[in-house]
Amino acid sequence: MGLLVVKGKITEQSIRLFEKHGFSETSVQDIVDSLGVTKGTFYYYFSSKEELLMDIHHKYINDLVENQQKILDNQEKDCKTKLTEIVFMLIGHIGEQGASAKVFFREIENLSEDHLAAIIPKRDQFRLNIEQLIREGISGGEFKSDLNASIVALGILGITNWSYQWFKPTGSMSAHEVSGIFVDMILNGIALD
Amino acid sequence: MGLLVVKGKITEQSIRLFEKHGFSETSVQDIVDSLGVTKGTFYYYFSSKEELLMDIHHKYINDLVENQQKILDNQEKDCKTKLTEIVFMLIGHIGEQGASAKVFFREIENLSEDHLAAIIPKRDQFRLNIEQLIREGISGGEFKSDLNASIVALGILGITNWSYQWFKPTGSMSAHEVSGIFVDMILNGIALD
Amino acid sequence: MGLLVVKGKITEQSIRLFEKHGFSETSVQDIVDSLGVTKGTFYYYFSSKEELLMDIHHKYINDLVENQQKILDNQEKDCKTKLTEIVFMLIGHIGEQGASAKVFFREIENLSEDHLAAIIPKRDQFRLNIEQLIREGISGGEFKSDLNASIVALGILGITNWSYQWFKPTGSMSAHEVSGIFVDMILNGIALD
Amino acid sequence: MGLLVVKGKITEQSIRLFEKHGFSETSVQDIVDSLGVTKGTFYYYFSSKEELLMDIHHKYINDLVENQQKILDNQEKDCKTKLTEIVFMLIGHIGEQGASAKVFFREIENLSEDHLAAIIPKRDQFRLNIEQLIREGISGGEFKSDLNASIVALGILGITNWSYQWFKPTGSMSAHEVSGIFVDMILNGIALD
DNA sequence: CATGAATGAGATTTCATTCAT
DNA sequence: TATGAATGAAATCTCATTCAT
Repeated sequence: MGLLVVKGKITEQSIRLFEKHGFSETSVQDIVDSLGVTKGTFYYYFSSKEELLMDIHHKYINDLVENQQKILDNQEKDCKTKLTEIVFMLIGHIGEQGASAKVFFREIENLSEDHLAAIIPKRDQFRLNIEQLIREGISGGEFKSDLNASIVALGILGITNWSYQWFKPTGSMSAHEVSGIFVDMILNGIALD
Repeated sequence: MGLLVVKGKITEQSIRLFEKHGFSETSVQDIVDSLGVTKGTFYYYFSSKEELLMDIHHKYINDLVENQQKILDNQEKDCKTKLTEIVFMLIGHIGEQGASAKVFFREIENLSEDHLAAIIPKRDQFRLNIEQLIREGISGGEFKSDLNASIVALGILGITNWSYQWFKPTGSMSAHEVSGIFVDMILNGIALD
Repeated sequence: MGLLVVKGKITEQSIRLFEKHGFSETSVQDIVDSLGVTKGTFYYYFSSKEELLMDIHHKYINDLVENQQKILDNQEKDCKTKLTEIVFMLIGHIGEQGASAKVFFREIENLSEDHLAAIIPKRDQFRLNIEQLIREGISGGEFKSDLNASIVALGILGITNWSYQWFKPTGSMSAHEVSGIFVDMILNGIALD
Repeated sequence: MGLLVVKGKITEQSIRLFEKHGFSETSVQDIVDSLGVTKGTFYYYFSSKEELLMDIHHKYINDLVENQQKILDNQEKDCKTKLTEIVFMLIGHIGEQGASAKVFFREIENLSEDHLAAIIPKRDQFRLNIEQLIREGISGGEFKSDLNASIVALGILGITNWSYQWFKPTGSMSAHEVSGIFVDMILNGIALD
């Protein structure tokens, strides 16, 4: 019986409820009721509902940044490969952690100023890492030389992040297949010639 | 003085407030206070806060669908051009109606079941029209023959729709410039050769 | 086009609505909506919602008292006959004016102090007239000599007035039949011997 | 200190206030103010104001049905005696629980459909038990053979239930005296011979 | 006569949070 | 650790009434 079993369960369940009904529409009462515990328990582990949301955000973005870093740190792969892996990682992550993803992308505005200030730099870092990867690809002759790296990075993030709105790993396509299509689109475009 | 001046003002102001603080975090009190009217007035024009949200959604999606249809109806343009125009229309729309766009993309979950049922088919129609355009482009030899039209359409929507998260027409790039970059990316990809 | 056509329609409709949903649960809006007029019209004819209720009460009790008086004034009939006629009049009245009756008996507490003060004496008069009739019947040897006229009168009113809770003239028994049973019960009781 | 002291106090006080001013005219604020607690407390114990009303109804009718059953179950008593006891029980109950009685008889329309569906069968049962008692009395030769048991039962209920409108145990007559008069009236009638 | 826009007070209900036990 | 009772502030919504036109 680990010490933090209960805290973990609260977090888990909250993610599910926040995804389904939204952060504001889910009450602390809803959370504790669905777990068969009481509000006292909730406030023993979390000082506020918003702190719980922050926890969820932290876990999500930290995981993402860490995975991205692992990909980027690999010296032997070229930029195209790294970009491919990042896209796959993102789609896969959204697929596996669909609920967390939805909460992460949708409920960020419910964080307090202070907590936002801790999350935003990590989000920015993630985006800037992609920008940087594109710049490296340009320098290395893998990507076209006249790209606007910032906007292209935002486009790539759009393609991948938007998938939280529709992608279900239980559907007819796997994360791998979807990623493949997206990477092909990003690298080669859809036009003939 | 126009008949629905007040109703219009409430809608306008609500969009601004919903964008800034979110639908659930904006109270009817907040709305009427910022306009110097009373709650009674609000409920004279709207039967519920949710109905107001629905109004906003309806206006937005109807506008989008109408603009898209105008583009698609033009017999003289090829698919690439139409796709280009749609991307530009979307980014421009998000730029001009940034607040509405944010509300539209972020607050859809706050609609009631019934109202959702009226909005979702229109959203779907918009997406399916893009899918169809891609299929036509494939048939006509403008687009690659092995594309997965559904996923590609979702990718394009991701690129454009995600821009509500960051695009400001007052920034250093115009909607036209951003659209140009995105269209180039979609059509030709970013890889060299 | 009588002057008071609209006022009459409002009263009529209100009775129906008050019966169905109760006075407090029926809004002025409900009333005017169901008639296709506006609130302004309502307040042109009635200074308040409570005044309308008072009107209904007045009409009902005045009607009752008047009918009762006609019966009592007849010099040729004995007390048993008069009592019989009063019971029949009450049941019949409740049958015909079921909605008014329900409103009259149920919503009296929603009258203002002032209006109550005008209605209560009439109600009392109606009851005291029955008491008096019983006393006359006792003196005249028609009724038992040891009756408590006040309580007996209340018993008779209970039997008749309670019928607003269940009596429907469209049911299997007519007001005449029900009155017959009640009068027999009041006069002769239900015990054998 | 008992667990449900506060809930009990809320119920008690509500009955008093509902009796005095009516259910719709008594606000939750009125209730909690008169007890020195807060609205939060009210909604901790009751999920809605209507639920509280239902509680009151349930308690009242259950009590009545139970008392009636005790009387009916006694094998040694004849029908006249049982009827006498039921009338006395009703008048006495209305006397002691005057406020509850008023609420019970007057505010039933404020119950929700669902709650009504739970109360009405019990009310019906109470009435049908009286009908049945009359039928038994007829079979056993205690009551006249040509009675309409249904209507007579409604008459008896009218006599007794109507007393909630006027009977006060603090008045000049006790419940016992009033019941005596009513039973005599029901059994033997008021006519001489 | 009648309208429709507006008000303002108050209704019910929700809910994050606290705290003594 | 955990409970359950209680709070208080605020949320959505209702509605009788007014009044300029």
